[in-house]
Amino acid sequence: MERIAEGEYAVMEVLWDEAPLTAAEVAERVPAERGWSLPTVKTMLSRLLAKGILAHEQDGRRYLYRPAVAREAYVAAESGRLLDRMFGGRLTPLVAQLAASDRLSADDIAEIEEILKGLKS
Amino acid sequence: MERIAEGEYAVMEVLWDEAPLTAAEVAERVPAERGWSLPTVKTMLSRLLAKGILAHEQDGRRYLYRPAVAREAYVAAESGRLLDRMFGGRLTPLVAQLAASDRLSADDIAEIEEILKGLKS
DNA sequence: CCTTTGTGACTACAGGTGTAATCATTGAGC
DNA sequence: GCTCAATGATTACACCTGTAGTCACAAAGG
Repeated sequence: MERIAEGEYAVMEVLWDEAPLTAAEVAERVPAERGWSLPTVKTMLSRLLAKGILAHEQDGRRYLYRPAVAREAYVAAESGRLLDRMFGGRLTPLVAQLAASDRLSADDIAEIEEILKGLKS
Repeated sequence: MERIAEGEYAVMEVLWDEAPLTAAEVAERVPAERGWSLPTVKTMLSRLLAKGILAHEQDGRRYLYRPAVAREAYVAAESGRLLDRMFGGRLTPLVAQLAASDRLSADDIAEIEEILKGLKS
């Protein structure tokens, strides 16, 4: 699966949230902090189309865009890449790392234990 | 902290493993699969210096390079970035995601449970 | 002393990315 | 029917990255 660049990801977030949308609708929904013009959003859409991350269907003289890759699939691939690169593909050191950096609340710990319990059965 | 590009990361791995080293020594130790020439490695070193990820000290007419950023610090920052971007900063969904994609062995699960147990006390 | 060679500095260049302007077309309103 | 506005397509451009080549210099060996 092709990588999604940082900016492109913002566009995908919109479409994973709601689809199909026209280019203008996507532009409206992109977080305002980005400060993107409509042309910029259209460039993103074209590149995502070219990468096969998006699909489009004709709607009159416009396109409606929709994700061609599920969010879960992409996120899984991307997480796997990080894991491979930094932790030799193992989740344990990642958890250890994040645990050590205080990113885990008591609730998180309980929740993760629940997930793991579910896996064992 | 500045990002480290994919290729640059390979150089950092070498220096996190053993430092200080000369440019030539780094080049020798970079994984052969990369097929990098010495000039390529030198470019990486310069860029990492410019980014402040590496430091160098004069040694005769050469430099000795050493990390200016600890591996743990970088890995923590990078993991945090992925977490923020894809999981709203929460580890739980990441674990759930990886669990669902069969990346967890029984041993992994046991180990993570150990880590979590340690955190609670 | 002169030549070779190791070394850092500088330059190169294509492809990806962030950010957009411009152009051509066409449906819609007057 | 004609003009305008919306829309996709094309082009632009600077910066980062992967991958090197070239240059100048200085230490070392003969």
